[in-house]
Amino acid sequence: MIYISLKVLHNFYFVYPLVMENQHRREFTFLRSRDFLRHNNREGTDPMVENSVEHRNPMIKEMDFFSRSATLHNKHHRAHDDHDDGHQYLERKNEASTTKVSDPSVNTGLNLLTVNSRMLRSSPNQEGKPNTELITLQGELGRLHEENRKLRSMLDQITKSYSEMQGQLLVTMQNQFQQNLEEQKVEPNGMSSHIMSAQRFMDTRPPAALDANIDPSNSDDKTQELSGSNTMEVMSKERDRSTGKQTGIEQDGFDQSSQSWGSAKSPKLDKAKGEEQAPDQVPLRKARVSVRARSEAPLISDGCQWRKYGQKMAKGNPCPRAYYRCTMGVGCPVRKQVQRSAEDKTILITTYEGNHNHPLPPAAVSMASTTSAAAAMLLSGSTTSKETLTNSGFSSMPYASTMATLSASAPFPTITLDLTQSHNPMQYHRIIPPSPSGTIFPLPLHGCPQLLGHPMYFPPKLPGTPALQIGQRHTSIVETVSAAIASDPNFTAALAAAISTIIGAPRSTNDGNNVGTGSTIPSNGGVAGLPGSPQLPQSCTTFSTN
DNA sequence: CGGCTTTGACCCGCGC
DNA sequence: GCGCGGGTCAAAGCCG
Repeated sequence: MIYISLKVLHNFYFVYPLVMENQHRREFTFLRSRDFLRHNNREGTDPMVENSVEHRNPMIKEMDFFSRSATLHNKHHRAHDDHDDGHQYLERKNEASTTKVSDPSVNTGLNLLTVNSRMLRSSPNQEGKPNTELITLQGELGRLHEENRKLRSMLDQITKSYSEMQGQLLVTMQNQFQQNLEEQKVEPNGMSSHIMSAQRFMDTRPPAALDANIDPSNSDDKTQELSGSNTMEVMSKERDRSTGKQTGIEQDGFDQSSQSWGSAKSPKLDKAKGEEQAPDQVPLRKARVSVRARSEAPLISDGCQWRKYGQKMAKGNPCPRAYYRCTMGVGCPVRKQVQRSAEDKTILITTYEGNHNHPLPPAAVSMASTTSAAAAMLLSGSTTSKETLTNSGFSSMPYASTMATLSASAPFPTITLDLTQSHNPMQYHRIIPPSPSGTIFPLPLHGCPQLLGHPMYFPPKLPGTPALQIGQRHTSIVETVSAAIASDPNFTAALAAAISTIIGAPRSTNDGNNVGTGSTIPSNGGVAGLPGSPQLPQSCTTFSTN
């Protein structure tokens, strides 16, 4: 039972994705409704809605979370689930399953009804006989109702807990940045530009307002977001407010709907929302996180589901550049470009843009932590690369020079994480100096509980040191660590095995194959699990190359 | 038949 | 204004 497992493993990052993945799949199904729309168009419906993910029925967004999460355990039930109330579905599902396992004498609901009706019909002819069977069934029914009630209560509790934690995280992020800003103000020389830059980063709205950046109609999804995505989202928002030559129109576009993260190539949306732009709004540029990793496969497995929407031959590179869009959430603005290096075709360059507006599976949490930390590096300083590297603390790391570089000349500020260096991840365990405050910011990295046992993971020492006191440089360290972990396929396999042990779900042979192999993302996106069981992460790492 | 990729067309920003 | 390049769209086709 997935929800019981969730209860046991109640973890801010780890638990919810197990639920959310079903939601993703549900929404993924809707994402693929283009053909359906096209089919309808042939019958006279509005062609304007055709072929546009952004034009999906907004009602889809507001569908009950439970409807989305509780269904799709079985693909064949999908058509019916679309019209089901989630609670009812869950109730029926629980009722059926519980009935089966709890009382062998009651096989199915159908039998139950049959017996029941027969008994009702025969009861007048059986006066005086104790209707023990009916009483038993009624008792069983009552027990099932009670169990359903408990399950619902558990779900409500989990949801509530998640919402609270999410709010706390947002507050923490906000406070952390303010703290960092104050620290920068104290530092005397040459920091004025950073201060000014950071001040522009600051979003003076309360966390709730930040949170409300998500499409209001998508409130359900919003409240279920992983902090991993939020972390980066906040950072990127702050970053987006800081620099760049594009207009704040895009910022508006991003904030209000997350349908578009404000690419310069979203002119329609930009124009539409340009009228709402505040005149004094600061132009922005988009932060990008580029990952270089050696891989023979066309894609690296990052735990998300992607859909290819374009391919172009880029100038100066014989290898085509592929464009992917995240399809795990409705209107997720995250996109990525995949291209092989012109110099070394074994190097796969994956560039991520935007921030997920949906919960992430465990396999993708690491990516979120990595990219968010990288974005934090951009956030931590001005647009000049050297300053950023220095101030983020990255330069203090032995491998920093080869691990991360910044490009201010690119159209978008881009940070490149070079994982092609054959460094031993374990080295980081030795070389990372204790942070000054003895604290590492609790990025979503520890969303995977098993990370706690991994030698590469440094558990945050929060007591006495609120997260808000943690500077960006700590974040960059975590980023490096997470990237190192991500590049460790052995850890990937071990992590997946540990998760499967804890959850106790049956593993198919495919699962084992998926782990660490980084199967090509499309179709299953590397996060597919067994129908009806919690979907195990293919990998809890980001860059398990194929 | 649904899901996904392919690929030419299109749009936009930018430099000249 | 024009051309180039990056990015996206969307019809067509492929695949299981």
